[in-house]
Amino acid sequence: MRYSYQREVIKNIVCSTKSHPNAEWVFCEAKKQIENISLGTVYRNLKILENTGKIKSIHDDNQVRYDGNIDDHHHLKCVECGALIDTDIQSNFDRKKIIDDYDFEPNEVKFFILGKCKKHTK
Amino acid sequence: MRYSYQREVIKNIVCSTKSHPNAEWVFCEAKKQIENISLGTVYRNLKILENTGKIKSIHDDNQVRYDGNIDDHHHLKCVECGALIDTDIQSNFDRKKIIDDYDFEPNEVKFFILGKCKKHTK
DNA sequence: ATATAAATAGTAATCATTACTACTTACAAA
DNA sequence: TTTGTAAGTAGTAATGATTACTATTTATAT
Repeated sequence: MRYSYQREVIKNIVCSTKSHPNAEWVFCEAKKQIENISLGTVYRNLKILENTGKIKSIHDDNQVRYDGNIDDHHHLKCVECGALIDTDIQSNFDRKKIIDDYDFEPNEVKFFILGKCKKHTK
Repeated sequence: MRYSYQREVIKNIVCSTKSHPNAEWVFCEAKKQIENISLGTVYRNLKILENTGKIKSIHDDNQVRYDGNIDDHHHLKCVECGALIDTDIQSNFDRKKIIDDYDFEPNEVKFFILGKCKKHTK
């Protein structure tokens, strides 16, 4: 893969925040560094970075958000403000039961907990 | 809420399948019973049925799918064919840990397991 | 029966994302 | 160090899912 300054900037933006931003936000941040960067470039490079394992994507309702934390982890989502919070909680399920009962080969778990973050608990 | 034949038909379609259909599929089925039903009517009523607890929605990638099974349950998703399969697996997490460590009030878990269904395991 | 507010059909608009195209640039080889 | 070229980009158009709008229809209370 050829070097691209735009891709470098985009990667650094995603990896420098814990806010799990969407493409639009990354685009706005990137414009601060590259005034005429294109939204299409942001979308394309986010996908490339995801496919090469540099970042992860999270499907949140009907938007895609990106995460610079590529370690296995799950999220808490605040239903009030939409914030996603990284956690180290484990998702353990009975692998054998799934194979036996459902004839299904499990591979990966997507898991998040909805609730209210500290800003919104009363 | 006023009675609507369209809403009744839409509800019966969603509650008569385990395929977790999207709005487009429900629309096609509904047209078999009401030739000139409008896609907007389908979207509006799916949302109403969800808000009144008659059906549930599942955000799958960038599409919304609906589920007539309103009992608490989780899904297996086949990465090959996109099939969603209902399960009775439990999602147990350490509620106290989440409150203590993250100052977060958990309310609901969304959880699904990606893998391959029996049609696609070799 | 009639009034009326809610629901509908049909169509236009929106929003996130992807596709297209002419121009630019990284970088390999001369 | 130039130069050829394929990969990458900016800018814009297109797509697909969903929502909004509006004139017409319909459920239902009086």
